[in-house]
Amino acid sequence: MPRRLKPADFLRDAPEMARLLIGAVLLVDGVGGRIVETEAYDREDPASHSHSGPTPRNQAMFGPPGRAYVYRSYGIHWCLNFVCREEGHGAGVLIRAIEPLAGVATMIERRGLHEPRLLCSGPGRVGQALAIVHALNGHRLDQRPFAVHAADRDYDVVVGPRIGITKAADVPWRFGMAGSKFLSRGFPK
DNA sequence: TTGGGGATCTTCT
DNA sequence: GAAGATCCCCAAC
Repeated sequence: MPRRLKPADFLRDAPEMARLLIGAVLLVDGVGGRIVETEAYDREDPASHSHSGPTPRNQAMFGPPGRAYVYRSYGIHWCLNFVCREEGHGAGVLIRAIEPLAGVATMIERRGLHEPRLLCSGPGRVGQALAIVHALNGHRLDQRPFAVHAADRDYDVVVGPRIGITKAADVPWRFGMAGSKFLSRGFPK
């Protein structure tokens, strides 16, 4: 079993961290799988929640690295980020898609779907399938219910522009596992 | 296969 | 008052 990531492993800038997390395994209470899609956000980035400085909503992004930043998306979904870089900077990685490996029956029940490809292919879907709730905001990623294991080998990574944003829409800070069938959508050639 | 609308909440203008 | 790091369902092509 590959080693678990600890807070010191998150002392990197957001794009580097986002790429490194492709192939890592995320479990929440034993439910989860392999991360196949991420996006990087940074304080200098106009599309980031942290761009305008700390607020009650985004304070976890300015806390210690190696913790979760959980936010409500479109008033409905809970989305999960990993805080990275140094404390106080406001950098993070959005977990956009996972290949389901563990606790698949639980995910099927939570999602109300049985199609494996649709269980975790999108940030809101990941939140629902892994039971991400706001109580996990600011929670350490190396302590229960979280467990993050480093990638077991090198994976080919594809890069492209981020999804669903209007500012800095051309910045290529979206990362995906090449050839994965569990991406939220394809990458442009 | 593509496109529009609804659900629902926080932040900022 | 509007927009947003989204998803789902239905209608129309």
